[in-house]
Amino acid sequence: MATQQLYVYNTLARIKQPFKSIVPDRVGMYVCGPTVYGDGHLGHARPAITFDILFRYLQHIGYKVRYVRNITDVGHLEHDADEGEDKIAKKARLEQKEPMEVVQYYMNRYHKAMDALNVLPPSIEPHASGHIIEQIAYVQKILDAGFAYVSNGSVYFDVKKYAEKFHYGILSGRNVNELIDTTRELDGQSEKREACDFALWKKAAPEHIMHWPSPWSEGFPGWHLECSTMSEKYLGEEFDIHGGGLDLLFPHHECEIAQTCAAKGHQTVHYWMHNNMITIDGKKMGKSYGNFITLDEFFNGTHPKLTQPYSPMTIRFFILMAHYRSTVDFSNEALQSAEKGMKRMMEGYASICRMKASPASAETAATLKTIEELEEKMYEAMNDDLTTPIVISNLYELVSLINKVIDGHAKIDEAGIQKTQQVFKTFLIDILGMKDENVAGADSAKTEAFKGAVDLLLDVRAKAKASKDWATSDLIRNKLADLGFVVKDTKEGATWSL
RNA sequence: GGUCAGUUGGAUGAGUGGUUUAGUCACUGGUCUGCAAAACCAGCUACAGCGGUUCGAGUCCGCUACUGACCUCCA
Repeated sequence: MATQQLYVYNTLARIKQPFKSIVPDRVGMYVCGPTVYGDGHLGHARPAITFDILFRYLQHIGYKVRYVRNITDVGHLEHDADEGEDKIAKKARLEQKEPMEVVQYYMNRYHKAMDALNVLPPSIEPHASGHIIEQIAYVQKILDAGFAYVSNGSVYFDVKKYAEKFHYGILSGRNVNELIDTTRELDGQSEKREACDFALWKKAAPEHIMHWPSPWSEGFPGWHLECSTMSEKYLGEEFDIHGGGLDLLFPHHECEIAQTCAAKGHQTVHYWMHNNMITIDGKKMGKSYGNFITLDEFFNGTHPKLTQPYSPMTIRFFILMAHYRSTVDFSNEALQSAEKGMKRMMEGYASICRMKASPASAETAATLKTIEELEEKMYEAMNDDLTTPIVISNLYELVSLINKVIDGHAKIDEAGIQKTQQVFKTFLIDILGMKDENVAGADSAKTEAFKGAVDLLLDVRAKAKASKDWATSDLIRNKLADLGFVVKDTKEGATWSL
């Protein structure tokens, strides 16, 4: 049994609902992944981190989770370019590369960035291009059910007919009549019965590189089909959670629902979850606006808008400081604030070992109770639709408590220290997925020797200080500072960090 | 134009009717310290506007203003 009752905001119901999995103790979760035709930007980090938190938390409270996140490497049409041209193919032609070479290149870079952000890999990462056969079968099912028609080698979804039997707009709240009335000038419009019909299979233009044979034409699958197909293949006819960016709500997710209802006669997803956008200068950061900053540019500080580089953990912490359903505005000031705050947090965590246990007393019992109350509040925050800002807020309370103990303003016993360590690790490391970037991979014998050498220097400095030899003392500290070490004097001696 | 969301201090960002409206960053004063850094203590007169419901509204309802998202590829 799950140890906590999680509540999530279900876009379908527009309220928070208690989460109940279809199969006890198991969760099936599908999240729309990236289209790998360019470097990932800050906006891509949001859903990856948001659903990483959900993935981690579900596991923490006792679920076995199958997390599927797709790689879109085919199928997205571009309307500003030639008719029916595929995004991947277009990029490939520009760069004179094989389409799959482009896919591999950007996918590798995406994985590297996700790894840096400490985003856990999903259980399955299926490619759209690897499921063409399944997608063709899916189109056929919709055709057989009578909710699609063939036109000039392409297959379109018949929204008007679908709306007679099902509720088109159930997720996005759109009125189907208004959609039908809306006239838009899009490519391929003449082939459609209604402007709002969408492609299930698209006949490839002669210059189109990526295409596959099908009963209707040499072509490629439509925009929304891969998610319907692959979620069913790996998670079943019904599954628990479908996530993605809010900008995918319409038309992408609405069309997914339409496809599954048309093919299966019923919806397949129990909870739809959407993360909000990251903005820059008040506008959504996105490819179409050309105002995005890539993750690598953040890590290296190479974009003109950046006054300095920001580490992956700073980006992660910055994103977690806001609730996932709120927009979050990028600015150097906000990121610097996150960087400093994170540093304080990580130093607080590292300081746990510097607390000295006092004998158990009424005062230490009160301290322990405070820690347990903070833990309870953090579970409440997580259970309440993953309110990570509140979790962070409570972790700061814990940092403050640790510092008070070290400063002698509070007392803690051995049990309290153990509890602090456990609570901190559970929420900061396991659930929020933060890691100390400075000590990453620091376990070798060489590192031990290195640490010993620095400690030796500080011992020498301590002796100099004892004899009031400030010149030598400051020389050591300043030279170490030049090398990137921060030395802090405390009552129990000096500490250092890189 | 349609649909939906939002507007909280110097910045950011929680707050799902009820004693003091989280937390972080910045800033100010103090404690500690050889100095520095960190930490600790104390501050920093914020709920877009108007009206309504209520014993009580940041929170619920209505109107106004402004901003944004979606309606087209988008995380």
